[in-house]
Amino acid sequence: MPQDDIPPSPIADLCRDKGLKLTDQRRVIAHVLSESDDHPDVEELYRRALAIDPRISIATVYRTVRLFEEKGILLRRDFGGNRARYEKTDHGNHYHLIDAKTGSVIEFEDEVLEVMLRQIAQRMGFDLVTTRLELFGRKLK
Amino acid sequence: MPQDDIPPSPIADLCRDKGLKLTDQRRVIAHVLSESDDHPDVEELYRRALAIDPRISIATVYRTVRLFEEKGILLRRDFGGNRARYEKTDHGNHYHLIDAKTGSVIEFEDEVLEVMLRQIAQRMGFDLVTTRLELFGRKLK
DNA sequence: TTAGATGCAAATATTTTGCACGGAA
DNA sequence: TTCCGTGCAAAATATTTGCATCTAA
Repeated sequence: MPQDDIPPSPIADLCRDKGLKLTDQRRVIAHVLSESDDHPDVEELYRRALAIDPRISIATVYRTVRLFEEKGILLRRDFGGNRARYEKTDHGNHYHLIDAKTGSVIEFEDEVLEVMLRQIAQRMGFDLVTTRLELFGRKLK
Repeated sequence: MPQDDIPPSPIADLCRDKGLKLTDQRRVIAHVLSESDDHPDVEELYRRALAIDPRISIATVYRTVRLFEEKGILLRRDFGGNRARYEKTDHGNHYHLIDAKTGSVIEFEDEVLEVMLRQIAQRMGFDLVTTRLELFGRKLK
């Protein structure tokens, strides 16, 4: 019983581009991810996916995020908690500033920084693929 | 039966400074950490500690790294594997370049970068406490 | 003496996997 | 039709915890 009220999503398009088989489950997960601008963990993704279509198991969510990460569709993040959290790659190149007190996450971009990081990698003989940058700070009064 | 051939170590000193009770186990773990310039996970720390003194359990290693992390003696790292890895805080401010193919980790420092990061945090109203930066790159031919 | 640390094993938490079945291409 | 994906439950991994005992201060 296919779920046909799942709208097309940018991430589902990416799946097609990469030659992945588009099952209903992947369509749902892709949709959920496309709608998410935060950093959900697998449990949370599972919850959001279930709300759309109950015919999905957590094993599939685990398999799918792993697949998507390999394909470069998702980035795995570690914000200090114990579980992995994910975000879209197409979300743009950005970094995180984390309030050391509250744990709240602020995203930011910085082109100058980006260029500098690329140069640093270059200088060490590497072509920069991905960056993971988290600044932990205390709020100024 | 205390183990008295464990030499004093910088990290053991830190423990004393922070008012932590210095048990034989902590002394051994502190020593192991002081000697380590890599990024061992708990399993590896346990192995190294066991080689020095067999009277230690993995539960204690878990408890100790958690305590040391809270006290700012250790930093927890995530290099993409499934387990947490640790390094000394007093190791100096540095960043990581990870070979996307082999997973090998290269450490580097960069004062200009450091200043820039501090400014970025400042600009967003934060006083920079800690930075976590990992560059994933592909080796240039 | 006493609050806190440890070992052990059991409990949790997180993630992966074997297998039979189902569905996309 | 033919792989490949999925659900389920069991297994594997990783980490935490209850409790009796021990020990640094």
